[in-house]
Amino acid sequence: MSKRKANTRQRRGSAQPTLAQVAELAGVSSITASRALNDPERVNAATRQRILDAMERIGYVPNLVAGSLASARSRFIAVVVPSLANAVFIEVIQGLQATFEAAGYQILLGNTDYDIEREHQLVRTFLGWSCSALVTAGLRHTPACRELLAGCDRPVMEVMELGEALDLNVGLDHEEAGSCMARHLLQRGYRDIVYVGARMGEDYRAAMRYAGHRAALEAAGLAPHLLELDRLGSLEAGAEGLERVREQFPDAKAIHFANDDLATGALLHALRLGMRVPEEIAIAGFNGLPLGQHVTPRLTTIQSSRHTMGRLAAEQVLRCLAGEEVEARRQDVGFTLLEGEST
Amino acid sequence: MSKRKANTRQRRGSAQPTLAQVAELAGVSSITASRALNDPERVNAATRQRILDAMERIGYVPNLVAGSLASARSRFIAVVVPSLANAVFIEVIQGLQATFEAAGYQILLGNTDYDIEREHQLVRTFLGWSCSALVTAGLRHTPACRELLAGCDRPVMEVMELGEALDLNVGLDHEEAGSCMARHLLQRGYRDIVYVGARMGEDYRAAMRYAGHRAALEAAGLAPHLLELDRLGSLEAGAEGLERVREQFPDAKAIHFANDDLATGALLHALRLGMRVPEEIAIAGFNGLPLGQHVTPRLTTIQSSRHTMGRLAAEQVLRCLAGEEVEARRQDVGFTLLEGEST
DNA sequence: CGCTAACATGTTAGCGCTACCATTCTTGTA
DNA sequence: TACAAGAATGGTAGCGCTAACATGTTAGCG
Repeated sequence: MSKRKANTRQRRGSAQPTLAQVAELAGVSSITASRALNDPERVNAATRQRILDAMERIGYVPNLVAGSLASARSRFIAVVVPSLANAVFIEVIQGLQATFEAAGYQILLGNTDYDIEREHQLVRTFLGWSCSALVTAGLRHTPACRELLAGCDRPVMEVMELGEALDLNVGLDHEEAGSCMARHLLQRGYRDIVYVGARMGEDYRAAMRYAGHRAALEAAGLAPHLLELDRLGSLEAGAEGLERVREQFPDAKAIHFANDDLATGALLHALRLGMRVPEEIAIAGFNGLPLGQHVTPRLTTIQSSRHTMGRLAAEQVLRCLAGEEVEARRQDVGFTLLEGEST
Repeated sequence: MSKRKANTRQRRGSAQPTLAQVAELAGVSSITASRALNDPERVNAATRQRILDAMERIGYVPNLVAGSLASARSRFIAVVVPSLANAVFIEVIQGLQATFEAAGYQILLGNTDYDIEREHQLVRTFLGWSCSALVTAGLRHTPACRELLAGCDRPVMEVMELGEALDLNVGLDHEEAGSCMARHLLQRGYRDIVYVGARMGEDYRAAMRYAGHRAALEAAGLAPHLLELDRLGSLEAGAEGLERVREQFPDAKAIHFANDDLATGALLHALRLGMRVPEEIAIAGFNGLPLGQHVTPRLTTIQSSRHTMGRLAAEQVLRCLAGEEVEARRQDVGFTLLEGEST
């Protein structure tokens, strides 16, 4: 009895077929079966086919968890963004995903809800999954998170804005973009200009654009005006922004919105109210979302190429992972002023 | 020398601190350190604190890959959607993510690009990651994929539409929704109605709505008209749809678009052309995106609660994972007709 | 004071795979 | 013919963690 008992220890594990079973069926060792999947060149073609047939036959699904543990690397790329509600991040994610998936990497998506503590938490989790690289939206992290990111021996890519990056960096200069739009408004002859942002403490890139806007106005000898909404950018919030500008800044002739959602919301609201744009009020945005180009008048905005940003970022990371030397660790994707009829 | 050599076999693994190191520092065994993280109640409070301090001190990051292998379960939920370009899926993902992340699960996101072979591939990969559950958009899979999904001993949730599901199912009846909108148009007195879809072979839910639309028209003794665009839904495509309807169906008085992107694109294009909506042409959509409610006239559409769909789906899955008995394996989230001024 | 139950902690043995090194078998070359 | 170089395959030992079982330790009870 006791002898039996000693052997009775329950087996764990799923009932899934394993590589060892495949190997046995194919009459090879498990390492050869492993190679047939991961390094096919190193296995004789006939043997390989026998192994693949065996896999097919017993319905083998590779246990990637075991593989990652053994090889100390996964084919995960961690992607951390502050929000999924914002089309901008979605487009960056699309660019990343298309490129990474094509290279056989899987995206691990994390959403911080604009909370850098949450970001730190997510980074820890993702590192725990032995992700091959990390992509974060933005350069602002908690000190502990910076330390984690700097200390992990994997490529770290920071996208969206340019600056003092930890490793790789693809983005655009938001201050410059804000300044560009402000100069455009000045050039069009507007003097009473209000900048409208939404939760700029969280969306600090909007605050960076405001800084550029402000600098441009001050350079022209004008006082900047700021209105901040206590809600995230949306069409609805844009409508509210327009209303509040009319109350608080009755002389305003132009509104520079922090993004296209706000700007388009305001534009549609103005049309709904029967206001003439840009005669009564000029409206400008940022992002270059398709929506703004389909309304009449078309929205004046700044086009940022988010899909390209994602693609470039992914390509850089892949280059690093392939061991290639990456010369330009910082890439500026730039932006374009789209002059619509709304200004 | 040879003795040395025997021991020289290179160690693999990262230089990351391990649980064993934490345990040694805290003066406990590694299983106790493991419990301090995964089952804190079972460890004495003072001991636990000592362990947590040790982790903090040496910067321990749990290796989740190893943990998953040992326990044969990960805290991943696989989510497979056909597209990230469509706001609808994004909103479902948001609902899923908020709920799953709050419960400590991580989303593994896959994008099939409307290719069910790709879906099969992704499902295999995700199963290989020992995901705790799978969520797929839709009920259509390759036979092999169905088999995989049916055979894995994990909760499988199919969202978006209702029907013959493998396991759990949360969605709405698209045929009924299409029929509802068609009846609305008939009730408003429109007789010459065209349904405009975009790539309905891929977006088969749009085809289901057309089936409902068609049935309603035929029930009223009217012939259905269909125009299919060879591109995915977008504002741009909607504008094209309007143009093509005017060419091919000059008598059309109402257009029932497969979704709000198309409908809003058409609506904005009509306004741009100076057409009066709904007097010259009535326009209806599907989804209830915010955009449609901010244009003038407001878009008549069908509101589907995508965030709720995601949340409900996640809650059901979590209930299953917690071992609770789930009574309603199929949940209908329904829809609401939003009567705007565009019809 | 002995006994039980509940708590706290430890020992052991893998989870399924791949890195490392070793071995066998070809093939080409001097 | 001997030998080097390469191709194909295998044996072994973990990767870092946790399930299962085992043991020690304390409190409560009659």
